[in-house]
Amino acid sequence: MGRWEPDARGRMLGAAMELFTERGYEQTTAGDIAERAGVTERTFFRHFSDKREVLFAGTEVMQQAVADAIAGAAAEATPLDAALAGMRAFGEVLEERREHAVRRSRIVAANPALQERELLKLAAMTDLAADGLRARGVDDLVASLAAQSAVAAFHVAFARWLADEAARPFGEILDEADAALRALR
Amino acid sequence: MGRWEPDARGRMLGAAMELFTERGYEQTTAGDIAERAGVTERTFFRHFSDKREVLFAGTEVMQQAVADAIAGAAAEATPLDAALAGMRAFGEVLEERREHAVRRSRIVAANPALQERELLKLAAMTDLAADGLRARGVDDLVASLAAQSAVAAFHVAFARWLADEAARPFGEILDEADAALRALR
DNA sequence: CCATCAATGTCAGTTACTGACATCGACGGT
DNA sequence: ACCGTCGATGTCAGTAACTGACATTGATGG
Repeated sequence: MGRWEPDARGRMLGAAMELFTERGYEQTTAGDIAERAGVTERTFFRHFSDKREVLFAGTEVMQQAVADAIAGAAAEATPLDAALAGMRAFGEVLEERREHAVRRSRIVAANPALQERELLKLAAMTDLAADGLRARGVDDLVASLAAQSAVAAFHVAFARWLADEAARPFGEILDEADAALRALR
Repeated sequence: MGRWEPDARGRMLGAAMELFTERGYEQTTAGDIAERAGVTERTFFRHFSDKREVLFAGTEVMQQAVADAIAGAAAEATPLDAALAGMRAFGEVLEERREHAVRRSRIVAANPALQERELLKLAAMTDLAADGLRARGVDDLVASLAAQSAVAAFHVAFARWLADEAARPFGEILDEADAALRALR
């Protein structure tokens, strides 16, 4: 047994969600989160590069899922098909944590600073997708545009999935966005 | 004549560009900018809501140009056509300030915090474009996707325009991105 | 000549972070 | 059983981004 209670990181993640929900993001200091988690503020910043990052932990899992899906897409898939396969994989990860995703997105929606960070993560996903397409031999310009288009469809579908009263599966909503995207002239 | 030298804002904008170029964004404090501009730090924060904003002044002009172009697009233009017309108008404003855009983007490229802000502004543009399309009677989902696609094309074209050795006009590069976008399957 | 107003200055305070150094328990080697 | 190292945490001081409250001053209209 360690000198301290185990899973400090997990406790901070939980404390942050609680406090952000209770008082809001801006009304919560990094010290507040650390205190509730039973650590010091310094430890908080050792685990998370900044205060916002506590809401964006675990993106690596998503990124891996996306990268794998793109790399593993059928050889005859078009660039857009492959990129969208990545977004579908992303959606599957989300589906497993729907409740968490909803609560989290409420917090993010209330804060421009958090929206910025979300956009940055989405941009990282776009770059990842474009890299994946280039690795499949797709031309540079086409890779960038297919990646951006796929992420655009994801973004729109994600917002609709969150707002959906009927709790329809993400894949279904993404399919609609996909169809509408391809129908654009 | 005022109590102070006129155009404090303009002096701060200039001082910021100079200092960011000389030492970099992070090595420049808000106080440094204020000092070079001959004002106090407090005045800096009265003109710019935060340190990053000094690099994003004047986006209202762009936004107006985009909104006007979308509203003024031919009635028979498709949603994507109209949204891209907005991006073309954006490009024209950029073209007038190419030198400034290049220097500015170098600073932004060197800083994740500034990239975040740029993404937020781009997202605001996307929302603006989507609003413009909806005002034309375009369906909600289609408006969102057309706006996102157009901004995606803009984004890719902008990066290529900045990197272009031959200094080709933005409109030409945007046309290529447009064509590649529509060719996606 | 005076009241008002807008832009700035002054100053104190909070909070997000960072660097340097100390502490302590686990663990492997001897 | 002892020791040296190591990883995770604590402690503390410091910087810089903001914010609120209040004072100052020159222009301006009456």
